[in-house]
Amino acid sequence: MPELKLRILFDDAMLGPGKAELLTRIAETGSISAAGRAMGMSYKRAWSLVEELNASFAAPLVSSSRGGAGGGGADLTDAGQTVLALYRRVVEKARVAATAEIAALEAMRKPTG
Amino acid sequence: MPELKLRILFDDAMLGPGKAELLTRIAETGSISAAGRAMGMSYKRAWSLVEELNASFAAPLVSSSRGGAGGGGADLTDAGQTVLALYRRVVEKARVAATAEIAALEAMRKPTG
DNA sequence: GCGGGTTATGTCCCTTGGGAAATATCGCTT
DNA sequence: AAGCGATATTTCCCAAGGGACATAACCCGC
Repeated sequence: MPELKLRILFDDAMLGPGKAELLTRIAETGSISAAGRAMGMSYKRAWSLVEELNASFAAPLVSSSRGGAGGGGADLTDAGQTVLALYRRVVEKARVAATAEIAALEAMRKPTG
Repeated sequence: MPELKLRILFDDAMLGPGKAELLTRIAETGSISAAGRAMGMSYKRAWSLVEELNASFAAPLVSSSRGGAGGGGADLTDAGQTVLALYRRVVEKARVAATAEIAALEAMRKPTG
């Protein structure tokens, strides 16, 4: 079954599968670096994506702290949880709505890829 | 209003906005090079995308001919027209299904981007 | 047969996005 | 006070993708 990747283009920023998964991993791990590692991306890239996200929305989606117990950490703000939930709902609704067409496209593909 | 970009990932190929627009332009202009020019891309890139498309599906989506009146040309096969129509329907259905969530996300964005 | 315009294909080069690594900073913990 | 672990930030470097360019093949009209 083909996968559906979905990207929302705002005026000057965008939200897609990469940032959504990063938010998910941050929520899971409580750390930007751990989230990046889990996705096989460098800390620099993970951090720059977080920076973009925080700059794009009225309220930051990720809050992070240096020092302290464990050296620091990061987690999703309420806004971050809301955005992630909304994005997931967009993907799911799109997937359901387009099931028939996607199946039709899959049926037209070359059998042995 | 944010734009929704949608990409379908098959096992080894993918179909997204770029290839869809290219197919549209080929249908309009009857030429791969003219379609590429209209999109601001080099002929080489346009041609390579067409090659990928033709290789991905059981039947070629674009038929092309060299020489002849006007030097040659290209147009969509029946399969090409079908694939393009299906893709457009996917995008439209997804857009409609996710309208509410997209509006909610837009409302959370930073005002002055 | 020659020229024109397009498809088809290869080569070279340059930009750029991202990785790797080094460094600074911070605040608990001990 | 020293150490630790994570965030924050910079610099350097490189491989891959795409553009520009060149060339060949092709076929109709003149």
